[in-house]
Amino acid sequence: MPLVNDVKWVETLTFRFGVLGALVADRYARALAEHDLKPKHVGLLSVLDAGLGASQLEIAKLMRVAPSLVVSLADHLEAAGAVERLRDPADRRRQILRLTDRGHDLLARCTARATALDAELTAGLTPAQQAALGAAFDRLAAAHGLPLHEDPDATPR
Amino acid sequence: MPLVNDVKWVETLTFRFGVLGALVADRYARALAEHDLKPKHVGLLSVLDAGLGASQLEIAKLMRVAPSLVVSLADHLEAAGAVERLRDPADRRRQILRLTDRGHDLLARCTARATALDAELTAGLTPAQQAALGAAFDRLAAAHGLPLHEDPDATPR
DNA sequence: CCAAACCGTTCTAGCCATGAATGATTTGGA
DNA sequence: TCCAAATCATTCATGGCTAGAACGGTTTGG
Repeated sequence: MPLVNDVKWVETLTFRFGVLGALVADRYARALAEHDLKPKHVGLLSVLDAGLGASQLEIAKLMRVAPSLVVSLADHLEAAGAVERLRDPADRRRQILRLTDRGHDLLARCTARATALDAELTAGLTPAQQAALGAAFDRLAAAHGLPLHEDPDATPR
Repeated sequence: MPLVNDVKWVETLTFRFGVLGALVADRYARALAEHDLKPKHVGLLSVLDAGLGASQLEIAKLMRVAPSLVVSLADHLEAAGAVERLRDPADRRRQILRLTDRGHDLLARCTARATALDAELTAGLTPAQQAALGAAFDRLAAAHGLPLHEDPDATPR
């Protein structure tokens, strides 16, 4: 395959997602440390808030992590008083995770923090660019079957 | 602070960067496994290709990783014949890393692979949306002082 | 009624990345 | 000129995060 591709690696979306994603993740992780949480903890909280995940196994599938990881995440959140475990009376193998008031409050705080980071991150963008970015992300998430995304309106034509 | 923020966590850019970034990183990592490389290896290759990083310490700063990690990355790439280490004659403490022909070739292959992934990823987007996404990424990278980015033209006004 | 499947949990192991300690080399000031 | 401090690369020990195997309790279907 002697055909040469003159696109530089740096110009690739894949690369940019990598560096920017790392930047955003790092900032977010540091902001969350204030509440003694990791990003995945918030992920779990949001799944519960959305009313998804009747069992821990389903949550694991939604979050695309190992079931055993959900256990430790839930342990931590339970110890923090953010969630409570209830045996499913219909199937006593299952644990039903429920957000406590404190859990809702915690999620709200984390969301507010993330929103502040968003503003900081996109400070150099015009409102139009910000909107375009958000719309593109929505489409990408929908196109790749990610959970927890809002269905983007079929605006373009 | 009784003031309630009604933005949902899912609607946050921070969240979307997290999930999409993970998706992209995972795909890319799996594609790279074919060449027995990790994303950071390609990061190092691209730094060298750009002519940056006179010493391993500078490379570590550019890549924002620990100097000791650069050692192991370079070890692997050297074993693969992609880079060679040369003692800097002017300062014999320094190792100068240089891309071999095989290194250039490897980087080109990885870039081509990433470009293919880009196309796959953005298949659901209109060309205008793709362009907007790329432009937004450029601005973000520039605004946050990331290395290896093209300086976006000062088009807006 | 029992074997197979299922759920949550614990425990072990692997990978990636960091930070401290080391040896070689250079530098700047007395 | 000479020596202490700084610098660079390297090695080693450590920690965090995650997956996977193994296990007990529970349900299901033949």
